[in-house]
Amino acid sequence: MNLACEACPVRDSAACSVLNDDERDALAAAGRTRTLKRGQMLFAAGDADAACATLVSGALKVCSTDIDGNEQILALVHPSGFIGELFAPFAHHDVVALTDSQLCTFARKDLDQAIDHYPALAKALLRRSQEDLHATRSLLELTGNATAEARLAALIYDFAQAASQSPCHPEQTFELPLSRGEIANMLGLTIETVSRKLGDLESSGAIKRIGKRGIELVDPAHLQALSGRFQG
Amino acid sequence: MNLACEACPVRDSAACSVLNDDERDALAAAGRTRTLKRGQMLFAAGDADAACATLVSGALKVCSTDIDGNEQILALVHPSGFIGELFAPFAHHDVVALTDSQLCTFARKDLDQAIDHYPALAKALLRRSQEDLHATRSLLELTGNATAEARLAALIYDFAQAASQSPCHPEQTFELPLSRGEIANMLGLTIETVSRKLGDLESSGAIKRIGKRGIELVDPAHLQALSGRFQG
DNA sequence: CGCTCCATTGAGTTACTTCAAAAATTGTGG
DNA sequence: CCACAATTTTTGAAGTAACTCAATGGAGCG
Repeated sequence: MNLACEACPVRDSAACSVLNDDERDALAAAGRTRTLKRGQMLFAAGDADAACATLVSGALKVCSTDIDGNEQILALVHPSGFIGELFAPFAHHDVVALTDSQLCTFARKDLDQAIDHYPALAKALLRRSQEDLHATRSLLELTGNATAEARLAALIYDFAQAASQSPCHPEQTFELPLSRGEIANMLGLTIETVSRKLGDLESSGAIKRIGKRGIELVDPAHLQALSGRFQG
Repeated sequence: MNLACEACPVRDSAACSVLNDDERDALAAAGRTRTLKRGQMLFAAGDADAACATLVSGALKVCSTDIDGNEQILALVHPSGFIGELFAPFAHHDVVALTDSQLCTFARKDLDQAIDHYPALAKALLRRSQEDLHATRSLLELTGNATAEARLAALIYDFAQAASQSPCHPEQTFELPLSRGEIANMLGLTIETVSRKLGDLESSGAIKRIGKRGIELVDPAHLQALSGRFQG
């Protein structure tokens, strides 16, 4: 068995987990591991034949840049997440590492062949794609009508859940993966508003700020209520 | 060959177009056609085992309803589009007909089997899913930062392109598929703002309103410039 | 220490919303 | 076919949440 795969932290959760050992070895032979430093770009919008990749560790952001140079974050990618537009001739968005990250990358044509050879892989990628679609629609719901405070509350709650190992139970204390500016352009707000509303959330007793990026959930139920969501 | 398929207007563009005649017949045997009147619901958020469907004619909206009963449109579905969350136990969103529509529906388990039997189908659905993902991210970009006028300009331009047969060339005259209220809650605005900004677009000479829902593109280039988009 | 980067705080402005009413369009029954 | 009610759209005036501009306050680093 491929050594890298054997030790891979996402071997049981990434798309390739649906393959058997032989199939996985064959796919691994076509791929290569890559590391990105924080802030480094995997590919940029407009790149032809942008690689596809499974994120092994770290975190990525998918973002666009408008005419005035303002960045907007469209999605976050967590370990075992998949990146890659298999059918578009050019990448639509930038993909940048939020923290130092490890990836398992594939040339598009190799992945395309793998999909044809291993039907289970196509199904696994379809599943991931639909999950990504749902995540994007959730963000769209959030930025559509909610107040600044509700957006922030929902984002913090989501991060708390992502930081937790057990699903559906938020981590009490964790580090925000994004700077104020990144939070702002993910939620369609300004840095100043994010800072002010974080202060409000703290005053209201929902959270406690610990340093610049640390968050402690003092009153998770209150935070969830402020987010205007039923659950998760 | 299946008679319904033979006459199907989207037989060359829908996901099932990747199947050969025999395969398509087998799939058609598991499916059934269904018509929806304008305003009728295909399924609601929370429904278990919601059906999957290919839209044959008409138009659908995918929308959510928040705690206060406000609807938000997350996506539009055009003919040959596919609807259905194959892997989620419950539907996440409502799906409603915008106009009288014809669909080709499948029980989820039947479609699931078809995916396993016909790998090409899985790949076709993956492609559609990634296109849906891109469309949703485009809407997210639009509602994230743009002004009311830019959102409206972009939406009108998109509708003009959707109404046109030739891709990349907008139709000069067409009917809006949405009411003012639907436009508003797709763009995260109010009815009043939509109405006012439509008036502004008309005053500026970009468009001309014809009745309630008719639009004539007087100056497409100006409209596109107002939308703040490069193209598309 | 001084520099840079990021976050916070303050004051004034604005784009959009809210509330309210008029106008246009559509549907319905006589 | 016309009158009348219902629905949708437009228009107006006032209010507000978030933005912009500007200054201050740490934190990290050479």
